Amino acid sequence: MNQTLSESKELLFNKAKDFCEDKGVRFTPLRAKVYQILLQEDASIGAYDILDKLKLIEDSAKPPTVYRALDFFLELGLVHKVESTNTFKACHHFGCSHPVQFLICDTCGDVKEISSEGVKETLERQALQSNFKIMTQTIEAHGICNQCQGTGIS
Amino acid sequence: MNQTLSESKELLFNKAKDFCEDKGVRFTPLRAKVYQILLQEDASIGAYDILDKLKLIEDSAKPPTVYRALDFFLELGLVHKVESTNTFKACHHFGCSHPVQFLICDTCGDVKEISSEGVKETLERQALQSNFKIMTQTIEAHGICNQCQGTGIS
DNA sequence: TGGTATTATTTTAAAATATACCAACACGCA
DNA sequence: TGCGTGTTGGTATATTTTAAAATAATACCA
Ligand SMILES: [Zn+2]
Ligand SMILES: [Zn+2]
Ligand SMILES: [Zn+2]
Ligand SMILES: [Zn+2]
Repeated sequence: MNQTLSESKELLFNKAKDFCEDKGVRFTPLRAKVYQILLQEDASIGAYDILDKLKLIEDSAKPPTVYRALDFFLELGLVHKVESTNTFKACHHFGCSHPVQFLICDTCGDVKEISSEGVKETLERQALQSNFKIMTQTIEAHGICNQCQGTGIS
Repeated sequence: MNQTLSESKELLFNKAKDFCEDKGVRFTPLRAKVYQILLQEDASIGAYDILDKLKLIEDSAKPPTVYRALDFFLELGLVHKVESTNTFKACHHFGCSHPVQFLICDTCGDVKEISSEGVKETLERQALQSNFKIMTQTIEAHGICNQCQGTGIS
């Protein structure tokens, strides 16, 4: 079933399955398919791109099909939403609670998740000066990734 | 014309007008109306909420009317987009180039723009560790503002 | 095993957000 | 006055997201 996933991603797939089972929530076939589509991407992917891919193997798929699965994974922290592009990306180290920041390459589309406590705390400290209590952070940087620097790609 | 704006906002309105004239771009009546609607809000405001308000004084207003004006202001840096809520907020210190971070109160909706070089540089430093060159940042914190803390509002 | 509660899926529809396109008009300038 | 560019008007459509209701599947307990 996971022929299209590399070994490391297959590990992640199984980890996600176990994670859901441990939590007592259901990693259904439909959710598995959506999750697999997300795993296949290094870039983040839009809901309708997911839908297009899902339709190939699940004829009945409709927008709510995708959004429900996404909501399920977002809730659990297995998937993050990239707000600045309305896209979604599988988290590669769920389970542990961690801050989330994205580095989004506008040249190749690659999205790299980093998890810097320093960035998180710097923003928190700054917010405290306004006596603002942060519950969640959205931190996304657009720019040029390592791979794309120095290449002629525009 | 600016009866509905407080004195400080009227100052900002005039500053924006001057700013456009200095740049050689036109602060047209339509744009002025949209800008005024933005200024009236302490919260950020969605494009279609702007449209509703604009329609009251400009019968011909349509979605493109609003988005064109917004694009104009976004380009100039007079207005920022809040990505996590798909809303827009007038900048209170345009002209100087400055980093942008938002503190968004999920209780009262208030959006406060802060401009911390520290936050910006911390993220830049962190990105450099991945050899990623940041061009733009989206930094938005959701939580509870000073006013709403300690009140019974939920 | 059957009954029951819960959760997930299907289906249809619509709301909310954003853009494409072309024609008409207005302004700045030669 | 005529030209070019930028602005607006108007229509339509694309994209993203959510609502609601009916059905189906599953988990759980007796
Ligand atoms: Zn993550
Ligand atoms: Zn790249
Ligand atoms: Zn600003
Ligand atoms: Zn508040």
